Amino acid sequence: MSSTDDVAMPFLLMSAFEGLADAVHRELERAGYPGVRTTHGFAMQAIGSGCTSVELGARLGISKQAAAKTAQSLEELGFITRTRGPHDRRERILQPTPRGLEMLRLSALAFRREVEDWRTRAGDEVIDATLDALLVAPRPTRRVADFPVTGV
Amino acid sequence: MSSTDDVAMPFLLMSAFEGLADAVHRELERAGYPGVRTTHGFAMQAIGSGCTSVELGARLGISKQAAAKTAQSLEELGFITRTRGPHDRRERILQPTPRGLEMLRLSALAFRREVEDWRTRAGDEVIDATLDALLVAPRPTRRVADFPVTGV
DNA sequence: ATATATGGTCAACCACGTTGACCGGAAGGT
DNA sequence: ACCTTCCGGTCAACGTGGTTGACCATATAT
Repeated sequence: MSSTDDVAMPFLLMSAFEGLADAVHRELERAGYPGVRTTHGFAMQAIGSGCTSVELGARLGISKQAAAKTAQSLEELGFITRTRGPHDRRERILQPTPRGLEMLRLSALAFRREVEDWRTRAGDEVIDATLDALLVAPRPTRRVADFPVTGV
Repeated sequence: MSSTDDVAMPFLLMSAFEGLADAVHRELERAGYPGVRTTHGFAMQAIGSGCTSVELGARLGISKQAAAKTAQSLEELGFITRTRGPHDRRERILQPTPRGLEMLRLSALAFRREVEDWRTRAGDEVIDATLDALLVAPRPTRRVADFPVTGV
């Protein structure tokens, strides 16, 4: 049994997430990718090989308007292109650029390195148990995230 | 070893946190405490038995202005009082009301119940290992949280 | 007594989300 | 072909939780 009160769990989860995200954003900044926010990473993951704003909103569990705003910011960062759909001229297909894919690759590298450090502190069995636990953790109502969190 | 890619860790942490928070907010809503946001819970925890806005900002790792806004919203919810300091007439002491303390108590109950359910799904050893892991997780730069996460 | 440090507030701004209204292209029914 | 309905996208206004800068008023140190 652990000495930590269960009621501290949410705070610890939050803190660990922010700690990982901060480390990755520092690394991206250093590697020539400044101004990347948490939202951008999630959205790029959700876009995958390409989709529309409406689909992006559905995948992230947010409104299509919010998804469109995020897409616009991704475009300004040079991470995606927005091209007219060939069959349906209403839609704009969001597709990752090489720079966008590279950002994702660097993020994944940084995340893995950070978790690797964490493993040396906590032990492999403990981190593996953590991953197992998180898979059956309570799910939020919004943010369905029905997209694969890929290895990139 | 776990079958989950380490790169999914941040997403899983985030999702677990939101899942717990959602459950607690639903419970609070049901118990007659509507409109409680994540910020309010963190701030109430940070206030503890009482402190000033500046101190609250320091504890949460945010600016004093942001802390003052949160305090104002807590006052409107009836969770704290803001009284002039007896020795220093500049300061306003933020102190939890009985309703504020009751909200914290209900939150703690709901969090414990939710983690208890989680324990039955994942197993005690796995959750204990998770708590151990989270204690040595990467720390965010901001949000120092040098206040005790109390059992209430 | 004056200078400096500190608690609090106001105002403007940013990031990220919401809802409501609307335009225009696609699709279906008659 | 035409009209209606559906749906992708955009615009505008707003809410929340942060930021920084300027400022006032009170404490405090010299």
